[in-house]
Amino acid sequence: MELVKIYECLCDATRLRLLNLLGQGPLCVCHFQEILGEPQVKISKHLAYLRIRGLVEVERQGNWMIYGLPAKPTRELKKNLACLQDCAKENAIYRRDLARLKKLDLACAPLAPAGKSGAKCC
Amino acid sequence: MELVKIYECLCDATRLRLLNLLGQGPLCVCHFQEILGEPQVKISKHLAYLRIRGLVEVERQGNWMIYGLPAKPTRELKKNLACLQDCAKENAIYRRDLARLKKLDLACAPLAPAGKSGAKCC
DNA sequence: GAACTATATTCCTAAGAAGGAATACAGATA
DNA sequence: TATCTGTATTCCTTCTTAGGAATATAGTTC
Repeated sequence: MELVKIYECLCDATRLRLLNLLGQGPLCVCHFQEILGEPQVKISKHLAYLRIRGLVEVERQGNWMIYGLPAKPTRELKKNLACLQDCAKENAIYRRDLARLKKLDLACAPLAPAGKSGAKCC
Repeated sequence: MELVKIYECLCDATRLRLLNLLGQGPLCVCHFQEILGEPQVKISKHLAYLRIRGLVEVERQGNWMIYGLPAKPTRELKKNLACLQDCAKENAIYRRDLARLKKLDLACAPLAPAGKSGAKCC
């Protein structure tokens, strides 16, 4: 994975928020919508952008698409994601996103391992 | 300095090469031209892009414009530049640039502290 | 002050990206 | 099969960017 390609993915505020959240584990699209407060198209398109470039991976689970960071990230990606998480700590927006994520985790059924189907997500 | 702005500066191959070289110390435009093998306009415009966004600082020295990394970078910038240098180590292009820089350093008069004027640069 | 050197800026064109509205699609449920 | 839910894609418009050619500018040297 080329370094420039990584930075191209990082140079949009929405994508940074998505990636920051993904640092905590896989999430479905409606979670992102809920936390960022952005329209579905926007979220979905940015996730597609990241997916095409290999910065996230997807897996379908019933109606939901679960996005996560790559299982085997390149060294460069790993380093840059770590750097991002680190920088995000000092920023109000990213911190607020993480706080919202925590709240959702309590309200929603855990999705990553379980999930099968049925339960409403958001 | 906003994180996104930093990444916007990093998402171009030429700018990455410039910043990687600047990790070694300040340089004038003709050095960049020589090392990257790119036309003057291109170099100059990318340096302007970086300057406007605060990723580099300039100082005139006679005919030459000496570009360097900010004397007081923000935390985020410092972290990301460190990450860049680190990643660049593993990449042939950036390594070749640094090698060329070393060669030039032998052939050129040192510019950073001395310099006054007179001597031809490149 | 004329010529020269190093660098910046302007003008233009082509390409890419972001955002929204509308629509398509896949799987689940009734 | 019809409908519903979650998500993706298409179409369109607007904005930003990169790159090159030509030109401008500031400082230097003769």
